[in-house]
Amino acid sequence: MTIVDVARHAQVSTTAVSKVLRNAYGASPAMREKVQRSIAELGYRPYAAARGLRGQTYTIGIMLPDIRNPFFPDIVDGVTDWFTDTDYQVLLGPGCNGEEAEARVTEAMIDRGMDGLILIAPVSPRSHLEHLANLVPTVVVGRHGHSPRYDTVVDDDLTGASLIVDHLVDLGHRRIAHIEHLETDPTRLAEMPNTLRTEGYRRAMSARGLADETDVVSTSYTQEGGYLGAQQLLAREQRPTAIFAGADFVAMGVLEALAEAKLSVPEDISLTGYDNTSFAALRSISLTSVDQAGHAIGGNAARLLLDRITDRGRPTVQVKLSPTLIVRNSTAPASK
Amino acid sequence: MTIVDVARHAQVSTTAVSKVLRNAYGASPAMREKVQRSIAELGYRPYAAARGLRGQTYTIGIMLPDIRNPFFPDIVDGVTDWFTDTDYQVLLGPGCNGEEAEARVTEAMIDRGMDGLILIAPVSPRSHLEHLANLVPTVVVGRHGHSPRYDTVVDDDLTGASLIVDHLVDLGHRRIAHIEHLETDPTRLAEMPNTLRTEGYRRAMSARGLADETDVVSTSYTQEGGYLGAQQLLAREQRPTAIFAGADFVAMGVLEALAEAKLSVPEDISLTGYDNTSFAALRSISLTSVDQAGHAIGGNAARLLLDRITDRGRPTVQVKLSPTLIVRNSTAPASK
DNA sequence: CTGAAAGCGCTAACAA
DNA sequence: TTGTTAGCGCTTTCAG
Repeated sequence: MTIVDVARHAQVSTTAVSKVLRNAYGASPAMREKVQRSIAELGYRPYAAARGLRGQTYTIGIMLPDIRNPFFPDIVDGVTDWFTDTDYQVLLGPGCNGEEAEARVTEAMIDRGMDGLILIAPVSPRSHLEHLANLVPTVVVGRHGHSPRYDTVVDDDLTGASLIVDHLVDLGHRRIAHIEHLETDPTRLAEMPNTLRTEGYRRAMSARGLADETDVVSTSYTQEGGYLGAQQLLAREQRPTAIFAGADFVAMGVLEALAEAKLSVPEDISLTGYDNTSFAALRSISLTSVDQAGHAIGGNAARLLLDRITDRGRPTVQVKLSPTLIVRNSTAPASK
Repeated sequence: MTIVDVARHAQVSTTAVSKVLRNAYGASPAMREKVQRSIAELGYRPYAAARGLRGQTYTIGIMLPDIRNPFFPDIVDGVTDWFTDTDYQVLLGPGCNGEEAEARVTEAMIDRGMDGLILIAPVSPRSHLEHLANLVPTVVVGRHGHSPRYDTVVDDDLTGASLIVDHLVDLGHRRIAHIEHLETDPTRLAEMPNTLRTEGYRRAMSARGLADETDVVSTSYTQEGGYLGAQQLLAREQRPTAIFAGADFVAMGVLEALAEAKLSVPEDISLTGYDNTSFAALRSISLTSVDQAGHAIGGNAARLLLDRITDRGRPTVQVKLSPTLIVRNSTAPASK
């Protein structure tokens, strides 16, 4: 079942069929109609691999670092929803943790002639991202910092962190500690969301006159990291009255450490996460967190990508979305 | 940068390059060496879309119904691990809930010339699955029932359910209720894991002489379903002393309903889930659950698929893996 | 507005 | 063992 069959059945040339397929200029309504009917009748579907050889594959690749992170599906949904009712199909690259795996997946996507790439929170150096963007339209999600080569969509992590600090300060907390993801790579120091959350925390503490109370523990954005970070904090002479974990996952680990220490949340200590994942919403956990509007992030990324596919030359755009605070039961007024 | 460039650079024919690329028969070690060097030197990468036009695309598609379900990533990892160090690249189709979305995604994968498909817990009728399997090598994961067209990998849900029932009975429970996913479609009634869990529950209850205590509530495998199911069970004259939720998600909903009713787990009531997701492992939840060995499921699916790509004619195989019980703190001896 | 014909990059028959 | 050649299904000039 090829374009030739359709052409024969509709008594037109293959060129005509191709034009109808692509909604291209130069086909009369009558011909369109006729071809459409044949396509439907024969149940013809264009072979994307063959299309790719000359034009587009109508395929968009999303690279995401970790399927397990419950925050990413929201972004993916935002992307796919945007592409529904277009001819594009979205495919995901599986678990890419680390630069090497990222390179493997992105190369594979380019080899498969994908028309555009959406990279979610990539860890590769900026030069590699720009290299990719030179080969194929690319949108980078979750990396701050502008590039003349690719568009970006980020959530305002500085503001997000301050939402949490302000909330806790308003509740009367002063000793508010933060558990961050240790970052050493200089590019990533400047561009990754985690570092901006820490920076936002510092600024917000200062803004509320609590610069002296600033207390950052560097571990990692994992449950383990939260557990270890909390242990360090609990060993302080003056224990913090509130902990701002850099991600909901991290807060899970903190909960474990607190449980071990027979401390209860929020009575003994207030706790917040970040990302508003489904974990946070669980009634038995009920974690105050920051919602990043993942669906909107995905939608914007899709829109920018489609724009760029249409016009590769236009200047790059940076979209920054605003987070919102979701208050739940893990935060309460500071005791005394 | 095409195969022609490589051929010129290595001073050989394109055929030779192609053979080296595919490790095909008929290229001397010397030539292999020479071509490999040119490929490396030029940084050449074959264009998968073009390969697809004649032979394979070296792409495997995984369709999974819901990225959010924390059980699926294990399977995906199992698949990708198996394909690491092969020339194949795995790509995922995003959220396919419902027959229509499944069809869209599978069609898209076929249009893109994928060499094989792994369908995880598909809901499409068997005829559609067989139709797909006729077009491209296919392995179906998580559907019981044999087909002469495709291989299957399932976990033994009958045994899994009995593990839970036996565990609870051994703890002294007799009034053990089960919350199941309501299924009406006849094919799915026979093939879906959820129905087999219910059947396993019934059989195990009977085997332990508790046929009269059998108590099944039909809702759905969602948090909401668990919540509603638990409410029904709590309204019983004789409240069950243990609840076997058909999935960890469902158990989450049950936990909510129990919390509302001021009942504590496991003191007032024992609770189990199924799937051993990361939720279950959370210390503050600590849910007894059944582990399905997702990684092994994925690995087996990958192996079968590769076998079938190699030999499309061989008879189909059904792999059934055995689940294990993970006992945590949500189950305890029945009071009195 | 329509169609004929020349490839896109690669593989697979077939010849040498 | 090697190379020549004819396509795979589609898009895209370029004539008509």
